[in-house]
Amino acid sequence: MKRKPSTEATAAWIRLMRVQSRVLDAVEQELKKAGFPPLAWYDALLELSRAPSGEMRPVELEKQMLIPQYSTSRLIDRLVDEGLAARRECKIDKRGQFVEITEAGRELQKKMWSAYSAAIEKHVGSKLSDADAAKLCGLLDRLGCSCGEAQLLAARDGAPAR
Amino acid sequence: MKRKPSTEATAAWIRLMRVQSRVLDAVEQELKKAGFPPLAWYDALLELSRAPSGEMRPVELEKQMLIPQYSTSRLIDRLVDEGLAARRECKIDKRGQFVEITEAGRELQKKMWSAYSAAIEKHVGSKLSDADAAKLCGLLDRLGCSCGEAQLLAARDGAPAR
DNA sequence: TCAAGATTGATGCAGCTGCATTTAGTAGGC
DNA sequence: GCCTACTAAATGCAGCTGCATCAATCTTGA
Repeated sequence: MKRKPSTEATAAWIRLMRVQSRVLDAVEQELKKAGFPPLAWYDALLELSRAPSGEMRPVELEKQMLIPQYSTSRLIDRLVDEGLAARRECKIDKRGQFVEITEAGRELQKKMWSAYSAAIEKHVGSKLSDADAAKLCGLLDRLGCSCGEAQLLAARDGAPAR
Repeated sequence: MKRKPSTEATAAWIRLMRVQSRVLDAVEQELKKAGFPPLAWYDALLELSRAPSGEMRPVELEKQMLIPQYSTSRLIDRLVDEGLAARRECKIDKRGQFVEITEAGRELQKKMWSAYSAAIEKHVGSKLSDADAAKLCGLLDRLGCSCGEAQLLAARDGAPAR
């Protein structure tokens, strides 16, 4: 546990932190300038819109998005406040509930995706060949101990972040 | 501006977000468990300790760390509160000031670096050969439009994040 | 059947971030 | 000298995050 990282490993660490932060900032900024809410909202709407009947349990959402429970709870609050989702009672488990995406929520998700995908293209796609992007994925995966199987779903009609 | 990103680019984006977040969390968590303050403190202490006489202007620090002005201001507050740095009057420009690292600050920086470097080794170094780490750097640099020349300084006796 | 423990979701509090503004001082033009 | 524009740093406010905890409900097993 006392071994020091190589120069290369340290450099990779620094770049991973810096580049992610810059690219994320750039993308978030573009969405914001276009008048859209933060990416986390998009991720939630995407998950909901993909769910069988547009609804899921907060616990599910939490697992999909890899964010803590309280964070999910408050994110749902905000979506509900904005009319993008609605809480529904869960009859089989009265502790729980269902969250259902509304029409407005679906529309926003779609609109955001066109701005979001353009931003991804601008800040990632246009700077890397597909082959290099794939190489980057491979290297990153080695660090992340697998991102789950998200990759297959992901690029179909919207990409989750975080 | 309407071109959609390729599947590869989208996958790279997702991984960049996810892997960074996981690796950062893991490293921050280890520092926290060892009783250390957040990484941002480390970064600031490192910059200060490298400055000619252990002191620099907040504006400098801000540029080095790539964080906004108000963020620097408050970070310095916290360092000063903990006795890790001290504010010194700036005689040539009375609007300004110098921030000087204290002995305690230097010690903390060193102690943190041993925990921090171990964490980098654990979560990055041990998962990638040096050649692969270098490849990863190269690919990330293409996205980041250059991280500045930080790489050379970086790995000498401590690495900045963010 | 009922108490112990687990699970679902909400919430009070503290700390951090971003944004906008304020305060104080400097510099340049006239 | 003096007015305007600029720069250095701090700060009030709102929003978000993490942590710990709470209340309600469900599950289990004796």
